[in-house]
Amino acid sequence: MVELGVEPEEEDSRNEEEDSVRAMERAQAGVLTDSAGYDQVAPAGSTSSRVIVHVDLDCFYAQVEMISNPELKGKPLGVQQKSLVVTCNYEARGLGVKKLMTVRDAKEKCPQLVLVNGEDLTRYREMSYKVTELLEEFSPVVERLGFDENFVDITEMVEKRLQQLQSDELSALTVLGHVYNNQSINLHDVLHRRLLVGSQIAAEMREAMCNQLGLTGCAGVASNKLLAKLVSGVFKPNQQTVLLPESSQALIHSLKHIKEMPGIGYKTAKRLEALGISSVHDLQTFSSNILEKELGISVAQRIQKLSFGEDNSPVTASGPPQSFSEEDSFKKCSSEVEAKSKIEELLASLLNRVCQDGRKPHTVRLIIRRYSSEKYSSRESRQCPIPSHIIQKLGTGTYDVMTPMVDILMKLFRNMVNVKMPFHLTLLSVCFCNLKVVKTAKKGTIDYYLTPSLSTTSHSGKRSFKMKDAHLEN
DNA sequence: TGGGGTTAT
DNA sequence: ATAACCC
Repeated sequence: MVELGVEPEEEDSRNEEEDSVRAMERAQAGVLTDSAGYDQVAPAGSTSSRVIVHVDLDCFYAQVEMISNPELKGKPLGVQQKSLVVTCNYEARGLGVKKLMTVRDAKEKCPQLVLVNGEDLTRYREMSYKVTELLEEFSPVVERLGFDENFVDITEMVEKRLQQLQSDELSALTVLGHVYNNQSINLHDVLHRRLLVGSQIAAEMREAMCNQLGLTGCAGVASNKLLAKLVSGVFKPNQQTVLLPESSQALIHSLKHIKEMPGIGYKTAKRLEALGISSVHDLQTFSSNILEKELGISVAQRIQKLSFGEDNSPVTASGPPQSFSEEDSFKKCSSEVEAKSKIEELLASLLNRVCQDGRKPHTVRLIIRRYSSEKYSSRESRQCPIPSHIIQKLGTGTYDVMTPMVDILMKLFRNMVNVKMPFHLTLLSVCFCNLKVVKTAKKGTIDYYLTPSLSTTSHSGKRSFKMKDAHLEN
């Protein structure tokens, strides 16, 4: 957030409240007052305060499973991938099951636990995009974070609603859901007003998700992504919370450890700990210079701002995915033929997905994980361009592309793995990326009449996605 | 310890 | 191509 130099109140002020509201409104609009008293308009988007909502679905995979099979409702349910219960519903949580618990531990804690296999993400992915599309109807700038979280920048929507309000409606403005820290609302404060309207929009979003998709979730409303995300989790299943600016310090100091700060991951947390930094306060007060030397200027400045609750990163529209991948993990793969058959399986699923999407990948990548007795084993990958004659065939029948694609992938495989030597892999993954929109032949042009699928037969049943900002390349 | 994703270097 | 981050 920005420190805004709000003018001091004048002694004479016959209307203190009105003056302070005016000052805040001006600050809001990005109007700053310099030392000589002249107004300066801040560069667009650089300092103006925003209203961001973070939407976080409750135990998403479990919800999708209960929609698929309503008999599961009311029972303790876990979603299993290999030997892990990756998520579970609230009945199961009440009985001691936690996310990412091993199946062994979960069954021990809760013998009645019902498990469904969640290794195929297809239905989760589809439902996930339905949520994002629903939120895009409210405001087009929606950023996905995983399958079950979305950020929406609703600043403009809030502004429009506030401008429509009459003065009697303004004084009747109310919050929906919780207010973090039970902070009292000041209707004269324009920032409060905006966030209250934000809480109403968040409630409408959750209502629409429930009515149209049958899903419940939490929402957090705040002035940036970091704070919106942190506050969305304060009241947990199926509730929402708004953060007013005066409570932002209380919110970030409620974190017991810096690892809980989104943006500070495992590695950075370890390095910070080595510097004696473990709390948010430690990070706030640590020497910026030393931090920059240890972590690099970019990470250091970013995370130290985060520690103050400051996050100027914009909500960026995710749009259609940048990549499609399928992976499979296993105890052991030690022969080339075994690897080939696993790769074929991954590829077959991917080709279906790519076909649905309509765009064409121009790059393919193979990823492996080698067995290593201890430590965390990182992944290795090889990628190459997809030959143009294969790209052309990608939309139609998958049979012609399967064989040449497998050949390419096996070359990448042998480039990484010396198959003449013993090997032991624990994961294989295939990724299609560098997706490009297929050039659309415009009606009336030469291309249009030279494109068989357009000038003669009906259009194929590809799912359409928004073409507004799509580059037309080939 | 899964099966995905993203961005930065 | 890898490493970090997110879920």
